[in-house]
Amino acid sequence: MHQLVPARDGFLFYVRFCVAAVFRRPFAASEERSQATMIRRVDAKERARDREQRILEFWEAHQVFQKSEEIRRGGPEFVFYEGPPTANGRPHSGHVLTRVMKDVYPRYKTMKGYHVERKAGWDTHGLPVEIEVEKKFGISGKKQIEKFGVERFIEACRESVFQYEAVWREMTAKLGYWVDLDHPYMTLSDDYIESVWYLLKTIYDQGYLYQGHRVSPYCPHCETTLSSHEVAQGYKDVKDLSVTAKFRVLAPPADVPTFFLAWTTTPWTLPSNVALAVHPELRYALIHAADRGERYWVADDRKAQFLQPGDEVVETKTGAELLGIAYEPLFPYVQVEGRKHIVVTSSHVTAESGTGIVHLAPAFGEEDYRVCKEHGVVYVNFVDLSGRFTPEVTDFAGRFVKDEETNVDIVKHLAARGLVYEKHKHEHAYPHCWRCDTPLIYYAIDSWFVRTTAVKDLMIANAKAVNWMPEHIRDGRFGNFLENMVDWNLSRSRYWGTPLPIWVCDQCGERACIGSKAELQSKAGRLPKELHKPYIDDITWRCACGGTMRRVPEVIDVWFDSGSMPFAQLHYPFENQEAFSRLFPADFISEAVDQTRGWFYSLLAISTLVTGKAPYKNVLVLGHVLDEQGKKMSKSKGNVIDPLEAIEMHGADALRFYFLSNTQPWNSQRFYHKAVAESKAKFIDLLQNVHAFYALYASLDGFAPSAHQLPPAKRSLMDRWLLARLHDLIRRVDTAMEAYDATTAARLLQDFVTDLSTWYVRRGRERYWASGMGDDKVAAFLTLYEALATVAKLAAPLVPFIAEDIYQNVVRSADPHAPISVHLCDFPQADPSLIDETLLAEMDLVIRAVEMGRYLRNEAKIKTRQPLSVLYLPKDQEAVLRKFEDVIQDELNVKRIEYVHLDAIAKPELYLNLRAVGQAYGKLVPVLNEAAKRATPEQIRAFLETGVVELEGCAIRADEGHAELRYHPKFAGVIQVTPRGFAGLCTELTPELIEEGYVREIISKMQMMRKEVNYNVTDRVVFSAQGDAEVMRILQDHYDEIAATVLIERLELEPMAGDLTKEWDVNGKRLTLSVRKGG
RNA sequence: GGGCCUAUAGCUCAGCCGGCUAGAGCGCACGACUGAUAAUCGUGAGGUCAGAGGUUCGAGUCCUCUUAGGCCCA
Repeated sequence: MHQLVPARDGFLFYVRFCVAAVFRRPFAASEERSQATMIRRVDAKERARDREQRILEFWEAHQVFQKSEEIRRGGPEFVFYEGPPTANGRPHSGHVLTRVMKDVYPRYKTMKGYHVERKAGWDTHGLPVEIEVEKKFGISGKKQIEKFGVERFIEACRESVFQYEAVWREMTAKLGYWVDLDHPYMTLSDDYIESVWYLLKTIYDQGYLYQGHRVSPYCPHCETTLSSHEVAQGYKDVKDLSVTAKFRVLAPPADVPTFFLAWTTTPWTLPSNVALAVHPELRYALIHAADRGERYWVADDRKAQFLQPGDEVVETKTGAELLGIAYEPLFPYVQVEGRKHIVVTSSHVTAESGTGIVHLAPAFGEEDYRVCKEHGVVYVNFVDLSGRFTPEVTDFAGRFVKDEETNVDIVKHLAARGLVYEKHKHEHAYPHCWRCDTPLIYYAIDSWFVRTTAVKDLMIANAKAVNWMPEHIRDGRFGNFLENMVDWNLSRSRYWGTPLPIWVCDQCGERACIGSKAELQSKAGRLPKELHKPYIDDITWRCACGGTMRRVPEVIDVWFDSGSMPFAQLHYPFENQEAFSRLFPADFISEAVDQTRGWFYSLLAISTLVTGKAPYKNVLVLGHVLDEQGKKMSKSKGNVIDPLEAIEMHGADALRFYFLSNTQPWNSQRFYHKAVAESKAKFIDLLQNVHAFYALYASLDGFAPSAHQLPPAKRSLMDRWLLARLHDLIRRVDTAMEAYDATTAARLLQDFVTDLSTWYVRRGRERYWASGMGDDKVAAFLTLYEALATVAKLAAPLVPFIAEDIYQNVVRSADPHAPISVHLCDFPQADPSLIDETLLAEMDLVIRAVEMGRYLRNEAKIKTRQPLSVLYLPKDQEAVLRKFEDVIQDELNVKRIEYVHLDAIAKPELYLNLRAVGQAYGKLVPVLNEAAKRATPEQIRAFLETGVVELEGCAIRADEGHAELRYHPKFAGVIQVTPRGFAGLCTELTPELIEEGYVREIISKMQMMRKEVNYNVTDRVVFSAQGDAEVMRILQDHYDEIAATVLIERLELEPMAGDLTKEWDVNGKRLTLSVRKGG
């Protein structure tokens, strides 16, 4: 570009020129304007971010996003659901990947004629929000929240939720993610909550909403349950007292005292023991302990731990055979009637630690709770919400269960009665509250559940019908999860969430589930200020029994909020019934793989419960974005890349293209600046370079594509090849995008742009600077125009900014009637008649011949600027190669090409690999080597055809690496032979060739000087030259040719003061050149 | 502890239904080109296809086990 700028006007002028061009030329072209505008020259070095900002302003000014939706109204619907992010944290790199994928397919479908609505959404409720607020006000735990004031707390949550919305908006916009952020759905709105209530009531009416217990990690100090994520933060290695307790069998087979042994690291759960669990298929051994005179049941696999010398195994049984055996309780506290203190079976028991027999206390373990429930064993809970024993535990009432002393005393109590087999301090990782450091306990609290297990089969069937990408999610991660489904624990004992709409009578226990505001109004006679706590909890009414209906205190799991979005984003069924029938189910959703048990599940569960159908048809599951070392990005490691910073540095197109082309999106992938920069250089910059090239010459010539008609049949082979390549590309990209495979589409585009730039344009450059406007030049311009215009459209969904830039400058400047944005265009359609497969294959042959030729020049160390006389190519490829003779000749700078048989130009020789032959035949090597040199043509042909030849009675084998054929040229030059062909290059230099080499050398030096001083390509100049007599003679003898190429007006032989003077080494001879502009 | 995924050149990735001597880009070294030029072209070095078994005429590819990493869940 720099040579375009007159040196004296300098860079600032150039910048002003560009800026003016940007704002006046293509974008000023309003819809009414019918005159074609001039194409704008492109600054290939423009910062990507500046270019993209320009495009963003253009989209904004012309409402392109809105129009892209409007113009497709009435077309087939492509339904996209936005999984709502939370705006109370900054977006990270993973969100970039998600947003790119969510953008690409809707853009593509829009261009294919589909109508796509893209409603943004915000996930606003949940514990993370509450924790942020707790931090802000320096409070912690439910007691302090109550003291702080629930109303004040809720208000603070509401404010905190949109804290980072502006950053999200900025990231979304700069990334080019088209989504309607002005009309988003928000889970905190009353409309949204009301829809969620409707769904809950629908579920309730089917009898699928029930109350039960749930065992959760629980902090007895904060009096709250913790999520698994919180638990994972607080593991610490601690030493706890562990005990192997003896449970006496009530009806021993002999009168020897017999016990089940069970090991626990939480002695405080033993007072609540109600059963023992064994694995039904495991073998258990009954050990007779000789010295104690007692017998113990333990898993057969564990018996070595318990056998003392002299002991013996008297019996073995399977776990199933032990089922139902009753034992004497360790403590007398469990008074409730029912099945208790018996052996039950469960497949979760293992023989990998302890005794292979597990003590069960249903309130303090999830498995314990489940197994007891399955076997109909009684439920007891002797620990209160503050972690202290209840009065039933008479010996330890009021004592904190996690105190070491309490546990020691419990063990002592047992030991005193002979019920301890063994005890020791056991070191293990135990979870602690990340807030207050209190050891957590697993603790059963009242919870509400959705009976998802009731529709398990339907959910599985629905999930199977979905197109999961990658496919293995369907039967793998997601399929397994559904197979092991448990009821959905819906309630949370928290504040900031959708209130569970269940009211219970404080007298008779009557229940009501409310499914709308109208229903609440009719029951209670009034509505709260809003549907959140604490306001909603003020709404009560009189029960038929005379008691008061009060709402249960819980809010619901935020996953139910987001899973409700197909309904609640439309405030269905209270509004938009028509829209809902149009926008359900989704054709396409995409989120990261961690949403398998999150959003993918909650959407499916709610939709299946309410409609019986799957809520989505195609799900693209994304992998995680990792740092350069393949580690998870986290603030503490300091390896986080801020997406906005990355966009600032490389531009959104580069980021988008990196994520699209790097790997299939479900693989986890690394993300770092260098990788993005590379992606930018290999595709975005290359494409922009081609654009700049076209713009430069099209503007110089005032080329107007619409003014010319030239059917492909009348264009050069090179043009027809590019068009074949282009239409083949259209077909492949379309197929890939249709299959949600943007990765393949991106790679195909990249390969095409590489070919376009490094072969078609590079090979055809001089066609564009030919004088006049002959047919060949028109063909070159038209073909490049069509390629750029088509690539812009094909690439528009992937890299929307540069695609728009090219479209505006190349297409819109030429055709004022074209749609105002590339994103309003139809996706290109391949013309099969242009896809000439033969031509594509032939060009491969040509490129291979050229590559061999370049290799030979390299081998011979003769620079390309030195013309050579002859290139030999295979006779059997003559028909093809002859068609491209000018291309090959020009690329390799040879005077002519001869098509010959290999025999005619080369002599094959058998060349022994002495090392291999030595290993095989030892000291015969010298003899064999002589024989090889004397090998007859028959012997050589035998080796060539069969891979083996006999020399002096020894088999010389190609597959053993004994020998290879080497070809010696029969002419003065070099040769390369490959299985697919050969090339020979005559390196003999005649005086004429040498002289011509000098001419090219001189021209090259002069062009370099023109460029160095930034002359315009069309400026005429004056050169002065002095130096070696031979060079000077050649310069003068070929003056006309040189002057025409370098645009020399006059040659001075005396030294001259010019803009630049340089001393050159021209093939070893001295030449001093000065240059100045002509007049 | 369970489930799922991944493992191919120094790095990032292709490699179809099992079938030529396992490829590309980047990086590195060397050379070329020079009217797109902070661009471009070529050559070279660099591989125990994570490891071990198995199926097969033939395995990077299919099966089993092991190892390492990632994710989800306990």
